[in-house]
Amino acid sequence: MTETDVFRAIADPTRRQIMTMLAQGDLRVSEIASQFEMTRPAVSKHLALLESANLIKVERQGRETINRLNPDGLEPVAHWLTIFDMFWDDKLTRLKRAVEGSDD
Amino acid sequence: MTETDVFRAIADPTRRQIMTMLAQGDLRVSEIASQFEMTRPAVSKHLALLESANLIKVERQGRETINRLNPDGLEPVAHWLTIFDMFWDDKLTRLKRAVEGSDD
DNA sequence: TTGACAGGATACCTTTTGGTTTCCTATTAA
DNA sequence: TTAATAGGAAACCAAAAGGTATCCTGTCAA
Repeated sequence: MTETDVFRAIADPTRRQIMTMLAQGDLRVSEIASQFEMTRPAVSKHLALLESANLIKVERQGRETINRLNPDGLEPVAHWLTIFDMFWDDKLTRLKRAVEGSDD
Repeated sequence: MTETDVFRAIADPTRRQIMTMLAQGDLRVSEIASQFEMTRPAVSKHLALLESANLIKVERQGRETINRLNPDGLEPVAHWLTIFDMFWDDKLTRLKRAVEGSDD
């Protein structure tokens, strides 16, 4: 199970769309595939990648496979963004400091 | 500069690292390149991609090129994440609704 | 108990990505 | 005024990504 990078997983628009679909509720593989132009194996690959990135949970039930969103898997992204949240909040402070004293 | 470009831009670890470097302050191309194992042209390509994704601003000054972070370019990512913020907040509500009325 | 269905596995193809080397131009410093 | 420096541009390459067709297995329903 080569743990896939979360950032790579959400880079693909199809996978992001799958995630928003799953935000509405759990879906079987073929239910998801029917929403796209591409073939089912292609969608299956996207689902496998989302699972390995910990963004969905997959559960086999008889002959069907239920895909469930795991929004907690997005935490690394949210966390990374906070670096720049700080930057945003601190923008004026930084600017002021730069103007007032050039040699830090 | 579509939304996809931003997600694709931050998919690469080198580019994310460049962004965190630029969060500390503006840098010239060679200053950035010196921090990586790869060659300068490789870093230049990453910078070009970051610029086209609106994540940095590039300004030529004489023979040097200043790279400045543009954190606002991350807005599409922050915005997309809110879809799942809602999901998190709303988890119990959704569960209740699913239990109470199965046939929509 | 057999036929249809859901979906995983594999092999293969094309395009994109991330990297290299090499070369060129503009600018600055000696 | 010339040598060194910063960095863009182009050609090229290997690997990874996204897709296809095809096949196979387990499960359910008639």
